[in-house]
Amino acid sequence: MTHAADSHVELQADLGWALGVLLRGYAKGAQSVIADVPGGPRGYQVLTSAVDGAACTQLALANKLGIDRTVMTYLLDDLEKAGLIERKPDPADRRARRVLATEAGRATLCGLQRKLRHVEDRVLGALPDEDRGRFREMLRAVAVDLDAHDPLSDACSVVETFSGVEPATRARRSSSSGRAR
Amino acid sequence: MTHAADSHVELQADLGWALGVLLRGYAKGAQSVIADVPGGPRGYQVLTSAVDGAACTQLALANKLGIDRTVMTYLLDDLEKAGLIERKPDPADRRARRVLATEAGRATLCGLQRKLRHVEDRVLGALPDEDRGRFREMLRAVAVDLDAHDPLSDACSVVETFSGVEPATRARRSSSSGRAR
DNA sequence: GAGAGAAAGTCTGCTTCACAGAACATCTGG
DNA sequence: CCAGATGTTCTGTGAAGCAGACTTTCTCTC
Repeated sequence: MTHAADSHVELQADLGWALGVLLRGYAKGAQSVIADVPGGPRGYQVLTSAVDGAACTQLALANKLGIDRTVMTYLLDDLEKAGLIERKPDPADRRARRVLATEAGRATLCGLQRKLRHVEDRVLGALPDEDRGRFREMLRAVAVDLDAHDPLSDACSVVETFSGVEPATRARRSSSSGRAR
Repeated sequence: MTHAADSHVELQADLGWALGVLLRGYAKGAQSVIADVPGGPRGYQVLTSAVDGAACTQLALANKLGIDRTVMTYLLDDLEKAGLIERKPDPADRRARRVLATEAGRATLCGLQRKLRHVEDRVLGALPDEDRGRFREMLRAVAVDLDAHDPLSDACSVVETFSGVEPATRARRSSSSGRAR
């Protein structure tokens, strides 16, 4: 048991690795579906939120999806150009624009969701049917919980374990690796 | 029930969204742990694989982890500089270098894994204890399955659903969005 | 065994993209 | 009406990944 069989084992026990593989697999499958949605996966999420109608202003949308506001600008540019959403001036606040889905956007999203459902099932193919539902449910619960706690507070509470934080210094091309921020 | 409560619902039903949130949450928590590992999350995975010893050559490592070989080069540079791994010439093939973990690398990885285990539990905090184990197990199963099918074949079998593939064109800054590849 | 082609690793240049910061318009409070 | 805050957009910069060229070595065939 401690010879050839335990290769791969360490990595597979890692939650981060599993999540990464899963997300990559899903992205790979979804690629063909959302290929012509402007902005790719992000565009799809923005469109979903727009149809949902929960977060209306660009900034709220950006915060909700974890996208930089400057990025959100040209994301919406592309989606608007494609006729999937439109920006209407907010009557209550003339600085803000309300992001609304067009009829075409709603229809497009509907089709996308149907196709993505297929991809999801293919990705979860390793699980038997009854587990699949349970897995989805648990995943959703964890994500919703994390999303609720996301804004802040998490970054602080984790630091207790470790002292030096320094956001993953990455040196490249003959710069000595000591760089602080 | 069809008023304020169904905002967010569409997005939360999306597997991609949940996976993204989960991975981001995990990454956020793990950030402080692997902050001083050269190469960040990738460096950690490379180190894990090196300790594991399954994939020895750089190319095998790169393929296994889905990293470009040119990136792998300077990733290993940094890890080697930090004394966590070493590159030994492969006695059987003098083109290749075998990537081995040093004693320091093994010790470091051990400590990291222990700390990451804490982060994982915190991320899965929304689940009761008995579900947590089941969730981990299912996630692992799905990931292992995907990883086995990963190399190719998946990209082809998905296309049947859709025709135009075109890898997510992204235009920016006043370039009219019609760009092929 | 010599030459052709493939493969491992490294380096260079290009493209893309995200984020910081400034700029502009508008709101809110005094 | 002025000062500061907030939503959106634009510009510049820096980082990162990938394609391709190049070197060294292997392998196959003649």
